[in-house]
Amino acid sequence: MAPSTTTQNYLKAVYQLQQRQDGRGPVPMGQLAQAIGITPGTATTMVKRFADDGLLDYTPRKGVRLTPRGRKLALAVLRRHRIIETFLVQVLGLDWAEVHEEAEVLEHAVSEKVLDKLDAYLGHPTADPHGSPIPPAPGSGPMRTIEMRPLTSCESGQSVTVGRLLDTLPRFLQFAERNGLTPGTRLTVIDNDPAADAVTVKVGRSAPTTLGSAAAGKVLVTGE
Amino acid sequence: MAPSTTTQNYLKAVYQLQQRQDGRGPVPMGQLAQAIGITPGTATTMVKRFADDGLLDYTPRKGVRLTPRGRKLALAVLRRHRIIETFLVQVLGLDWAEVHEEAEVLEHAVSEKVLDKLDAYLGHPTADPHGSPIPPAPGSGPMRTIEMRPLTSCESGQSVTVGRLLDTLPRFLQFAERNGLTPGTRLTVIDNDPAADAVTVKVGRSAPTTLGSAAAGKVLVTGE
DNA sequence: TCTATTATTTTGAATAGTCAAAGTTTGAAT
DNA sequence: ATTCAAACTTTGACTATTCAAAATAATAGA
Repeated sequence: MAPSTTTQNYLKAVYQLQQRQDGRGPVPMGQLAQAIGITPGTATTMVKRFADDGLLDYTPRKGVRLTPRGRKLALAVLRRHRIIETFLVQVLGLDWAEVHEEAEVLEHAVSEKVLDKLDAYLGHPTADPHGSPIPPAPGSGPMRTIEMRPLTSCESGQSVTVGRLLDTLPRFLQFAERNGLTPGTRLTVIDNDPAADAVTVKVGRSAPTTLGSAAAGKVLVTGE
Repeated sequence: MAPSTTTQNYLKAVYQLQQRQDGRGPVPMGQLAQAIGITPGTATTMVKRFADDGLLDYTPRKGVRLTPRGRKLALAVLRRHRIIETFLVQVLGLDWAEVHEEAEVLEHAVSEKVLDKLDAYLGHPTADPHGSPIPPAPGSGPMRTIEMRPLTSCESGQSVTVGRLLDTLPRFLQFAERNGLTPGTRLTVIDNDPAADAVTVKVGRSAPTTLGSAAAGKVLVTGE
């Protein structure tokens, strides 16, 4: 009855899509299918099974949302994923932009015992290298989240701190790294012109960088 | 075409059985089935597939042996397994007797990149915590093995050093640990009487321990 | 040599997860 | 309202891995 790797991936995807869509309404099949990289037909089939198992609530033609049990499982997977990412970067020194893929596999292979050791070894981190919060071990209180907003919401002239990168694609992360847009970095918004559909920022004393709004929307910041 | 987890487990098992039977003759289906924990019928079915893939040589009613390609793969799996075990014990401090099971899963989830980092982090170890040799990375020369013989081959009065434990069962390993029979430990054979089917040894200044010959046969030693 | 036991292979069926393609709904736009 | 495109569901099929049980071959002992 232990949830399979596949099950865990479905739940994780639903959780993350639910976050993005900000809770209101169920996650449509199409999005889920795309996120996991399977055909919509498969998504429908699988989702019905998970609904029977009490992990998802499924409304035909509408979509799915996690049940409490499903959410608990999804958070456990995310916790594994992020602790592993942190370990790979901080201890083994793997490429910041590429650990996601590694963790995607390892999150299904690491036992509770090993996870706890990793967590302790790292000093119980609360965020992974990309700034995503690490869900606490079950029974260790709620996930404490820091208030962040996308770079697109900043006004010209504001100084803020990069808190989190929402994309997992190495391409995007490598771009971010090259331009100093890593969590903890302070930056100043030179210009945010909705008409231009772009945001220009300056990190330290290097040349300014301009991000399209799609990219800027994936950079979450704190401060001011 | 990347070999599946299942394939890797079959090859690993064949390799280890081949070692035990000391090369001569193919590994019979029954043993393979038992080692992997599947029914003999399944073993036959699968083995024929692997033979088609050029990983095994299969002689009906006789058994299987690894092809060069199969052996290479088996050694790669063993390398992963043993580096992971070493890491779990030396870095994370997991229980010496229980890391085998963990590594059994992780060996299929760790990428080449991560493996190399682990190997470097550990200082390129040549043996795992149970004394089993770690196959070198492909192209790094042959596996250099240390000459060892079972405790059952020692004469009364000999002093030798524990080199390797052949069993992976936590029960056996915990027993070994409790009695100081871990790789590197020096011991003196108090008595080895084939008639008694047992070997009595003394580690340091603690009370002597007696092992049945089945257990003593799984303790490999060097020296004298 | 004959037979009884043991090892191995074959056969038929099951499960998890997947796709392609055909069939349905829904909802927006005319 | 009617229609069309997009989203969703159904159906039939396929792969990998497994088991149980029946069929077959090999072997050791009398």
